[in-house]
Amino acid sequence: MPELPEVETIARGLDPLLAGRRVISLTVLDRRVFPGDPEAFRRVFVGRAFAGVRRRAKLCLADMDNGAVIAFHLKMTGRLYVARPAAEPRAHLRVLIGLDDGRALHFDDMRRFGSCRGFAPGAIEAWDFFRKLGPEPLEMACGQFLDALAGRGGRIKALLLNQEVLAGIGNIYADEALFMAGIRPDAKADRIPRARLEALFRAIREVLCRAIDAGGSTIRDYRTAEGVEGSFQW
DNA sequence: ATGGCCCCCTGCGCGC
DNA sequence: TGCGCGCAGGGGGCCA
Repeated sequence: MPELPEVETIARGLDPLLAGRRVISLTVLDRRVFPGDPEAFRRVFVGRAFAGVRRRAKLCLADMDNGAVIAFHLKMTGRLYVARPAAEPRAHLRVLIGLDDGRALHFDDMRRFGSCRGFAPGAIEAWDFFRKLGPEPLEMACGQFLDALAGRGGRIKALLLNQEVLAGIGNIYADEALFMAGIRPDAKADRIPRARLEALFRAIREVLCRAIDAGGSTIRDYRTAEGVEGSFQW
């Protein structure tokens, strides 16, 4: 159930592993999780080096040195990790990206809810879903948050889950933040006192930041525990 | 703008 | 005990 903090953790973990690495192959084992034409994407992707990995909303985005982007949405059961050369693929491996150091980026998704999309340089801006994403909760001011909810008569939880209002919050963190702020999930946004909404804003930040911190430590523990230098999974 | 419904898919739990 | 059916579960798309 990766939401903002989990995807942030994944992106931070993958970034140092992928940055500078060159892609030597793209293997789509299941076309259903790769909307679009793999061959067309291969032409702008294979042979390029990763510039870095970042998060936007619940998307994990890998930027290439030519501006191409590959976007992963993990949904419920998706996993994204760098596998060692000899590692046995998991049962539900869907996309495999071969790297120039012999390792590979694996996108694994048991239920195929997740997806993986490739974009030619500049093309991601034309992706409707991407373009419509609202502001990042951790990068906005409280006033902006209040503005986003102003005049909204819908249920507060539905609005928090709406990625066009706020980007990256899912079921778990919406519930947690609302509970912390003492707001019922079905309360109409425009009937919630301003002070309560300010408390909600603080709760969202706290819940997300705490989860990101926890994720980071989990990864460090995992790495040391496994002793697998350079491998990563959340 | 809002809410309701459906779908994505598969492991698991329940009932017989 | 074994089998098969039905549903959970996050998130997004579509429709009214």
